[in-house]
Amino acid sequence: MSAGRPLTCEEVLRYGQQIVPSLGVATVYRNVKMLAGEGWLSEVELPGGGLRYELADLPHHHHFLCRSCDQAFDVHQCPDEVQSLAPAGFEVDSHELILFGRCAACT
Amino acid sequence: MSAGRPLTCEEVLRYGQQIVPSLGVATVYRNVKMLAGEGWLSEVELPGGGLRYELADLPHHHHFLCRSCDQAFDVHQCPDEVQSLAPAGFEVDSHELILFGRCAACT
DNA sequence: ATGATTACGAGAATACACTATCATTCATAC
DNA sequence: GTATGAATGATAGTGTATTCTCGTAATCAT
Repeated sequence: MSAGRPLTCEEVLRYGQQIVPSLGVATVYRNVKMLAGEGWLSEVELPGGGLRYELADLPHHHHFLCRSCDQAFDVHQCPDEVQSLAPAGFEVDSHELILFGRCAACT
Repeated sequence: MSAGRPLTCEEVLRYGQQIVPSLGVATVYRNVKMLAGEGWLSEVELPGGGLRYELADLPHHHHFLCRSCDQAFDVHQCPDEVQSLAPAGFEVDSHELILFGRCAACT
């Protein structure tokens, strides 16, 4: 919640170990998976490896992926006509827009 | 080229084996990687596993990923204002828009 | 406190995409 | 046709993200 952006399990682990240094990977994977299963977190699949997780109750938004630090950030806007872009006969049920570049810290 | 959509190495293998049944994975990975390295193919990273490859000289476009058959298709349109969506201080150098749903064949 | 139950964490085990190895096959030049 | 070098493909190996195992530790009810 305090991160305000999607986190990988590895990031959760690092954050968590600042509070509970003995925290292990198994606990992170176990609980993140459980929280996702119970609907508290949702999975975000971005290019470049593992799943990321974010709070499930966020309003519709998209993501920015920094090519330098590999952190994901939220983008709170969405081009609206998206659903209409699919070829005829294709049924769109959701979409993801990913911006690539360098985040403010890495610029 | 004849597929007209991004293919995973596994898909390339299956296509190829219809022509040369003895074709092996190593040859596919080797050549796809070489073609990408030489600029003939470009890598497409979509959620859900391995890299996909498409012809490098295609005009700007995006992708549709069928949740049922896991095949990727091209979407030949792009919402234009994309660059402007990033938070202040973030530098966007490219973007990817992915539509999820069911393709015409799976509907 | 005591026992029962649940959660934890270290490290082994797994899954999977990809790569390396190397004997064999193919292609080309002569 | 033969020699020579490159490409192929079966299979073993690697790397890495995730999950399992199981002994230990924390939690809870009584």
